[in-house]
Amino acid sequence: MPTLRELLTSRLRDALLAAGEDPSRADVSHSSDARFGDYQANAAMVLAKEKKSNPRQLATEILAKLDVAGLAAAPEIAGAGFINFRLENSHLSEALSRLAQDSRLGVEIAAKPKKILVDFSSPNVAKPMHVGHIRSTILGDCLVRVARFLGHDVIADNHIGDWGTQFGKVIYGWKHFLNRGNLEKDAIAELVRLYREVTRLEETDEHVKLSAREELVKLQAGDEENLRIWKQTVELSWREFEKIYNLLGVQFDERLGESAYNEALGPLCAELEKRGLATTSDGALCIFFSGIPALDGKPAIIRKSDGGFLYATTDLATIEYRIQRWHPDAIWYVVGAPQALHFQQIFAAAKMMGIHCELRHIAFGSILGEDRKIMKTRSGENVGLAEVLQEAIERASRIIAARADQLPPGEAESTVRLIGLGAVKYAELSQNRLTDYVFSWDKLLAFEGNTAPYLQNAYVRIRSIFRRAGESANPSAPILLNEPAERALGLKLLQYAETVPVVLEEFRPNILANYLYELANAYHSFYEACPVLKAEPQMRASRLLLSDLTARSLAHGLDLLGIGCPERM
RNA sequence: GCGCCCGUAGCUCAGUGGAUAGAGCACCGGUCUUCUAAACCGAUGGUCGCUGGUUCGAUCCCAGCCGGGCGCGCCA
Repeated sequence: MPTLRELLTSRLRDALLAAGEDPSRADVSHSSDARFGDYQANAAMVLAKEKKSNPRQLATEILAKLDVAGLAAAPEIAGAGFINFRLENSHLSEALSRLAQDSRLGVEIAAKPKKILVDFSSPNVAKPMHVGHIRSTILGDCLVRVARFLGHDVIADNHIGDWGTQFGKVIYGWKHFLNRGNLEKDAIAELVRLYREVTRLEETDEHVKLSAREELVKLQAGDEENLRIWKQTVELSWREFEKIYNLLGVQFDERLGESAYNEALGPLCAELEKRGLATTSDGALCIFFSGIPALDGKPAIIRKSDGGFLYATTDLATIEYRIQRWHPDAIWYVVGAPQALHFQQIFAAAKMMGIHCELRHIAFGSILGEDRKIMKTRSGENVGLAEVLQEAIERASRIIAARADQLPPGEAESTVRLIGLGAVKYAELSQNRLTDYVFSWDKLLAFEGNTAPYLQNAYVRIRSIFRRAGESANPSAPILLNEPAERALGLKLLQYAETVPVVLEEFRPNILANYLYELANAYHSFYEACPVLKAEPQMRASRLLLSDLTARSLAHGLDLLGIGCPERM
């Protein structure tokens, strides 16, 4: 079903055509202020500017051709030449009735479904996931969910950092200082301990430094023992990661680490060199981008002068593999903004190699420490992701325990998780992904105001009404929109379908989060102003249906954000 | 030095070439014997970093400056 915005745009387009104006200017947007109606069009001002004519005069001419019968009241011209629309309640009611019958809540499947590979989360083996991984994991998972709902074929791919120079130290440490007991209790903590221990020793002991390097070389040469140790660190780390993914409800279709592409790196370099795309400079094999001003003088090194390969090499090999394995139309990389240059380089290189797949870096801002610098694992001040989730659950638990209404036995644990983890996810998803922010427990774990619990609470209130109603909503009950709060809620509900697809236009889940906040806000106001159960039968049926639609929209939207809804809280 | 991002209320952040720039938190005042007060209603609070330019209209676009973050050949 077409959205309200599409309906108005279509009518305006017809009017512009009839008036001999450019129909591509028929953009209709939400009104900036409810006093100006529900939707507004700036077409007259834009067109008048192009023709250097009077915008209000032009608006009058457009209005003469504009037929919104059955949809909105007669549009008004206001201000410098705005055309304001106020939708008719009869139309809103009918549209809501159709919405009640629609299992997709009015959201259309994408016009051109694509096959999309989403590369996100990407933790490093032998290191704990820290708050920095939260953004990639939560953002990536949300984009996967939204893309799937819109009908795209999505592959969620976790490109694990399982191959790198850190393994020299880890293996050396494993052989000399491993504590099996620690390993069984908390594998990653033990691996980190080994890494730190070796790093510390290297500072004063040249022999340790050389030995660690030696272990790395042996690993890369396929030494059996080192490979065995390496494999164990990968599996042990993955088990820890899985605990977090299970807690967060994040799933992957593919989990190929950097090591999977190892064999391809040498041949790839040889091929690029042969084709003249890469050249040797100061002993290193580089791809130069002379044709691209932004990358002029910024080559990507794909083979070090000592023969070793780099991040860029692996990423290029990964693209090649993914293309031949999955044939995707697009690959999305959900990776921090500091790596923007790296992705510019490998995307340009991929193009030079003849790859035409749409490649996108979905960047996000950094999480900063108290000093406003990026939180780095090295500095030791970083907060572990597991710790954040644990704290979220504990805070939710304390708040629930303090409330008068006790939850039924068996329900408390899952409710606490939905609330605590929801709060963390929402804090992340509700802000612009490019914004840097200073890590704050209180912000991440806020439960009041514009937070997930606020949205969940609206849902819970509705569920409570239905428990007491003793009946479910009747989808064919006529919708009445007499009270302002009812009308505002109804309008908001109809705008869900306009909102969801916009998330993928610029990869911004915060647009959906903001919408859901406004929806919950509209419901809370409705809840105060409009009694449901005590209303006269017709009104009661209407309000029950509005409540049910709200619950469905909230639950659905929150699910797209990866957040669940408890029945009580 | 070059490049990218950012500067909006006391704090944390939305926002957009359009109408009187919005939320949350904090602060102040009201609402629970009535569907869950994690809520609602209201008040206070801004020179949208500074200076120019383009435009009927700029917080948004352009230029310069100030302040902050990040990146820029052998880490990932």
